[in-house]
Amino acid sequence: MKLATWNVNSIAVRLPHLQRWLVDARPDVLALQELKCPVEKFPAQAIAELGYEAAVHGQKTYNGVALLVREGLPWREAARGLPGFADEQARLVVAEVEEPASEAPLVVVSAYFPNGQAVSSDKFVYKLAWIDALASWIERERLAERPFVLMGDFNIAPAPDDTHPDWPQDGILASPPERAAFARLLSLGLVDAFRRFPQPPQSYSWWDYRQGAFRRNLGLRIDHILVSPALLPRLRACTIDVEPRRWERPSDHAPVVLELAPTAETST
DNA sequence: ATGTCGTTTGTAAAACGA
Repeated sequence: MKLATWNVNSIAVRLPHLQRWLVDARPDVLALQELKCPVEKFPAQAIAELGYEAAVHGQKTYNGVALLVREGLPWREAARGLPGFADEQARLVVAEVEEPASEAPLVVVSAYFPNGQAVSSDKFVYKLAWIDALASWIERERLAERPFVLMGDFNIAPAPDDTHPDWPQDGILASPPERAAFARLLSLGLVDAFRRFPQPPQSYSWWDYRQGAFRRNLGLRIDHILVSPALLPRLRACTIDVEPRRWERPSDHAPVVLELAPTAETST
């Protein structure tokens, strides 16, 4: 089972990259963020031709998330939008995926956390409220007690090692309140899959388009895959695929990929 | 360097968000 998350920054512009990457990587489930397109303009046909079905929570201009599920895997959409949180912005979609030879379905979330713009701005207040509602929903539904994967663009670099050395540790994407919000998700029992494995130093998932940031590796690790304890015995690898960031006219984000052992192999 | 993208709107430059 291979799961991945990728902020594509406009699916209309990035469709060729998405197609190329799907053919190369063949994930079973891919979470997408920043579609920037309403559901009726989502390129479902092009994606179906590559063997994927989609749950789409779209919106014109901004935001927009989706979950692509490889054909042959039974699944159902479980929620569109953050349950219990009135939100005009399309930032979350949930699906339940039936794995072969598994008793419990895998609950998967594609989430596009608010950026927050600047610490103490109105958008920052909204960001913290949104994450609070997300954590409350996970807690209320006891999702951490099930096979559960929360993945997406969190817009938070959880620790100093997740930012390039010059990034302000009290600024947006790294500030103490944002890191505390991320820590609350971990306190529910969820685990940052990337940090379960040895990783190259200065591993990042996002680089600003400006200032040659990618060339100089001035990035942040803000795209994450959190998993519930039930999945820990199945973790095999978690990597950031920087290759698409090198392609012409790239997204500013790179995909993050998680490999899970099949359920059949987990009994020890 | 206010340095780049993607989208929208008073369809052309500017605003907005990231």
